[in-house]
Amino acid sequence: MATGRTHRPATRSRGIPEATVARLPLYLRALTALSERSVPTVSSEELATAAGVNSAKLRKDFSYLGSYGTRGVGYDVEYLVYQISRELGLTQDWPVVIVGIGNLGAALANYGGFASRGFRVAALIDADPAMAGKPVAGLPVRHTDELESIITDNGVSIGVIATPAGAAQQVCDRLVAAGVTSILNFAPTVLSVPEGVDVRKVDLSIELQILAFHEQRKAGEETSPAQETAVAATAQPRSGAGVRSAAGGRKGPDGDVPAVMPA
Amino acid sequence: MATGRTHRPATRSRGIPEATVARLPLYLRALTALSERSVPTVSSEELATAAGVNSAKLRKDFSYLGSYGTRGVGYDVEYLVYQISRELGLTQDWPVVIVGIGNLGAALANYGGFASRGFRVAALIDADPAMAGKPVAGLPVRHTDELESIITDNGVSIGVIATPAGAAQQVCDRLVAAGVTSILNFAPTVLSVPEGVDVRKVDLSIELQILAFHEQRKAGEETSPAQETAVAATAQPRSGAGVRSAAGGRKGPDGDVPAVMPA
DNA sequence: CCATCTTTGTGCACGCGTTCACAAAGGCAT
DNA sequence: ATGCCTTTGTGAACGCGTGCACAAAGATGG
Repeated sequence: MATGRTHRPATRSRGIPEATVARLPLYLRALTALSERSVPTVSSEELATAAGVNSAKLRKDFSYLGSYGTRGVGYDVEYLVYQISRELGLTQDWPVVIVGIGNLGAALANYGGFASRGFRVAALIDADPAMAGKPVAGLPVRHTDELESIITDNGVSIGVIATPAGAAQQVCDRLVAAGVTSILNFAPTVLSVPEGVDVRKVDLSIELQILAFHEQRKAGEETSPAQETAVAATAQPRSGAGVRSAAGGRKGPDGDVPAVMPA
Repeated sequence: MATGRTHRPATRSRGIPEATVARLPLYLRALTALSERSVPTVSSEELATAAGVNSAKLRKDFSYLGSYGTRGVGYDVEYLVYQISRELGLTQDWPVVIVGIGNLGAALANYGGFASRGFRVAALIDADPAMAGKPVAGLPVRHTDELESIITDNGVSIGVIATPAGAAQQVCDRLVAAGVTSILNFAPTVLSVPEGVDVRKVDLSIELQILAFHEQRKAGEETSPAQETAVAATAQPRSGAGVRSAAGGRKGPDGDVPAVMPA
């Protein structure tokens, strides 16, 4: 999911539902692909399939933007690309900074999807002095001391946090104080920000845990209707192997001792 | 967001709403932190704050798991950690494979949050023969040819796709054919999978675009209330013809020129 | 110009998720 | 025991999001 703005003001941005906004990038990508193949028009049905959604939902989504289709024909691809881009604010230039140039930060810096949609990496920032000056993705890493000046000089309003969890809140505070009003947070922490600042969170570990939940359910269902404990003790064709390492001893490096049930 | 299972079967897993499942990892993290500080009990109010949610929501979420609290006191931290871990299936061992060891794949391999919660990286797989054998995060990269045998030998049921978009569907098909039933997809593509396979998507570019949308709104609001409509006022300017590249405005140091609104 | 066919745009109903608000339940002091 | 105080657990109301199904709109062919 990686969901969640903080403090949802129930604003329902000018009438465009949040759920619709979240899908617009999806449509845009599908449309861009069509555009590159010089497809002139597309029906809601086709586009919906390409974007992985239901056609009724797509039409309703578009209806919030206006009546951009032609009945009996479909939607003009180029026109729609422009309208959605404009609605998402991608017709303007968005300088972003990435703070925390570890493995993830470097990956983000190299990620092509950023530049391709109006986002420009204005600077890479890291707290490690040894990193300073080293080129990553063609940009020299700047030291944290310069954070504030970089933000103001470049008019940055979007920041990406890819630091360890411990440093995230502090970095966040500095970003916000310097004028950043939108933050994409990869650190596994809840950030607290003042009113008016948007935070979106991407948490890899959470996504995996959600998958694990469903995976466990699938495994449990196959064998017995419901018995919870003693999960997939038997059967279990391929996947879970032996499963059942229950609440054993230590875990990996990062360690996280499984609690034993108390009283 | 990074949302979306495919094909929502409206299953409502044994009565636990999807939305609740998505929050359980959040609670678990907050609880683990409390546990490490040896806090014995916690109230719904405190825990909710730590997890960044509303206390009523938290209580309702927990009510789906059972009555694990004590009125007048709160919840036993250790006990709750155990219950949630069990519910999420984290008391068992989940071997995962990561396919596509580029910048992102390497970052994922090094990410501590995986190992810490019952997930074990069973193998790193890449299509580039030059990568084969090279150690990343302490594991030798294996070649794609070995994909099927790795899956079956290790009983892997969860796969992470971090390949370029072009290769994603093909990799996905092979994973599924080999027995993987849960996929975490970082490639910017819509994956099609057979019934019974869960896909979760994490798309960095989409998250940024959503932020940009809200950012644009904030900037627009400050200056003028609402005018919008002007654009396609008159009939459909067939394709890109009438499309004026309105936005043109550069951004100042801090500022943000609102898209020009022509008549 | 009319008939037919395609596809959009949307009114409506339904279900999920969120929040409020309160009764029930347990601890604790007296 | 008894009464007070705290906090849970949940019934109920509400709002958002989704999907159905159809009328309106436009294209197309005769």
